[in-house]
Amino acid sequence: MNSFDINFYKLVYAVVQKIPKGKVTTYGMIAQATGFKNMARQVGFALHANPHPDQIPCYRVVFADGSLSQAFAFGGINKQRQLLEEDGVLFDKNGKIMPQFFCEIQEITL
DNA sequence: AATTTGACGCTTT
DNA sequence: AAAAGCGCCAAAT
Repeated sequence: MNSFDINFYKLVYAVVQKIPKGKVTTYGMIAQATGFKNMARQVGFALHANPHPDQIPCYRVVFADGSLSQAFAFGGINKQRQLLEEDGVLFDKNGKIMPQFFCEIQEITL
């Protein structure tokens, strides 16, 4: 538990909670919003370690190309897609989320 | 201390 | 247009 990531993890969770229903964002965008633009993978790690699946809509976080993460821990990508569709997010025939569902993320600090 | 791994993303084939 | 390659950086081994 170093000083690193208390901040980073908190920021990640805070950003994810800001994603409105019916929208999604990418790991890279979250990394950028937290001020660590090259930590997309770490964002994924933070979500995997997500202690509060109920509060944090981690299913709204997807790949930059609009596809879903292959290792979604909460019921698989199938479940993730279902949750997104319930939010009103639509997929194209290639299984990718259409661009209009990506939301803008503003930088945040503690 | 060194190497491998992983909920990623951009560039090059 | 699709796939492979390369870079990224903390965590785990």
